[in-house]
Amino acid sequence: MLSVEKQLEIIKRGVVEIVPEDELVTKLERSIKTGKPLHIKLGLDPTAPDIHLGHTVVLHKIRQFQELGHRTTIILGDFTARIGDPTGKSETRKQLSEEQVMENAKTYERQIFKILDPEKTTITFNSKWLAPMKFADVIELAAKYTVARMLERDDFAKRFKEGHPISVHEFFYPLMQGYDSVALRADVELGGTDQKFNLLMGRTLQREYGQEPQIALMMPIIEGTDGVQKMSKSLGNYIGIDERPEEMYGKTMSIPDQLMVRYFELVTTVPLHEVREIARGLQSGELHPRDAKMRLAREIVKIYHGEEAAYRAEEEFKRVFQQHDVPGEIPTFKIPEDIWEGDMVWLPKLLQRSGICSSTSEARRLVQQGAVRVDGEKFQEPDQRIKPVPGMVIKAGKRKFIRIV
RNA sequence: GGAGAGGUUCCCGAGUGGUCAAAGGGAGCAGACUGUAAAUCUGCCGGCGACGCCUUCGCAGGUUCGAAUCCUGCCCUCUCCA
Repeated sequence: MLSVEKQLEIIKRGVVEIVPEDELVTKLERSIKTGKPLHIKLGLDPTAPDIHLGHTVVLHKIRQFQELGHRTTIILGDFTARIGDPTGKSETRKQLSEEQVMENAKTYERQIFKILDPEKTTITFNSKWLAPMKFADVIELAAKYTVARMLERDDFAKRFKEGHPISVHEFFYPLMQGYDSVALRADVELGGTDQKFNLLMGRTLQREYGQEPQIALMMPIIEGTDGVQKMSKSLGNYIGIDERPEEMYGKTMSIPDQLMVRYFELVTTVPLHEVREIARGLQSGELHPRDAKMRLAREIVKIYHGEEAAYRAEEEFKRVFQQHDVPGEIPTFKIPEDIWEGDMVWLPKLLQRSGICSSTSEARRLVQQGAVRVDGEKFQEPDQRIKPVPGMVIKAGKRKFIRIV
C-alpha cells in the first residue's frame, strides 16, 4: 500500500472538498497500519439508465480508490429513486417498476465497468435495508434530524424562501441516503458538490447510530458541451459513454477551450503530471488549443471504445470537418414509396421522413436557411423537388447526413 | 378550516374580449466567421404539400359574432391566519 502522502495526492486529484481532511488522513494511517482497506461508497440513482461523462467523474475517483487497494461499493438507489432527489424541479417522479430498475441496473453495470474494475466492485441495492424498515424505524430515523437543519439544505432553503412547494417526503431522501452509509459502515462517501448535504447527513446519522463518521469527498459537477450548464441529458449538452466513437470525438471537439484542462483532469486517465504539462503548454501558447483538444477527444474515446477506434474517429473528424468531405459512414435511407412523385421527391418531406428533421416545417426552415445540400449543391427553395438517385448524399446542418439507397 | 395570490408556448415571463401562434429574455437550431472552440453578427424558433388552414394559454363546461383574456365547477401551487 502506498504511503499516506502518495495516496492523498491521487485522491485529491480534481477534488473540490474533503470534509474533514484530517479525519481522512487518520483513516488512511490506520488503514495502512492494520492493512485493512477503507470502505468507499458511491450512490447512483437508477432512474437514468444512460451514463454520460458527467457521471464518470466520480467513477474515475472510485477507480483511483480501487487502484489504491481500497474496498468500493456502489449503491444503486432503487428505493431512494421512489422519491427522487429534490433538485428543485419539484416534479414527482414516477415510481419505477421492479423490471425497470433491474434493466437500468444491468445497463449501469455494463457501462460502469468500462471504468471500474469488476473484480473490485460490489454493487448493491438500498432497498435491501430500506424496504424492510418498519414505520417505527422510520420515525426513529426521522427523529435524528430537525426541520430547521433540514431547511439548511441549499435547495430546500431556496424553495422555502421563494415559496415553491416542498413535499414532506422529500425530507426523507437525505435521511435514506445517509442511512445507506450507516448500513454500509462507509468510511468515505463520494458525490458531486450538489450532494454535500446528503453526504454530511451520512456523517450525522453514523454518529447517531454509534459509528465513526464517514469522510465526505466532493467532486465537481462538470459543465456540458455548451461550457456553461452542468452536463445533463435533458439539456442535451452531454457526451454519452455509449455513443459512437465519431460522435464522442466530435462532441468533445465542440467544448469551449477553457474546459479542456478540467476535462483532462476529471474524465480521462491521463496522469496528473501530464495534465499539468498540457495546462502549461496552453497557457504559454506552445500548445495549440486544437491539438490539445484532439488529444482530449482521443483520450476520452479510448476509454470507451479503445485506442484504434479513437484514431479512426480522429481521421473521420479531420475528413469531415477539416476537409469538408462527407463522413465515411452515413446512415442510409430508402425512400418510401408513398412520397415519390414520378421520379421526383419533395425535399422537405424527404428530410422529415428520413428522420433528419422532426417536421416538414422544420425541414422547410432548414432549406430556406441554406443548411441543406444535396450532393454538395445547395437548395434554398422550400418547394424544391429533387430527383434522388442511389448513393446521393443529403446534408442538413453541420453534422446530419443521409445517403439515399 | 378561513382570507388572498397564482397556474401562458422547452424554461423564465408579458398579455385581462378581437389587430394573439401570443411581447421580451434564455435555451435551441441554421447561416457567416473559425480550430465543428469562445465571442460576435444575421435569420429561424407549434403543426400542416402552407400567402391559407388546423391545434395551443391548468382541466371541464358556459356567455359572446369572437375568449389566453368574462362566468361556473374542478384540480394544483403559494402566502397569511387558525
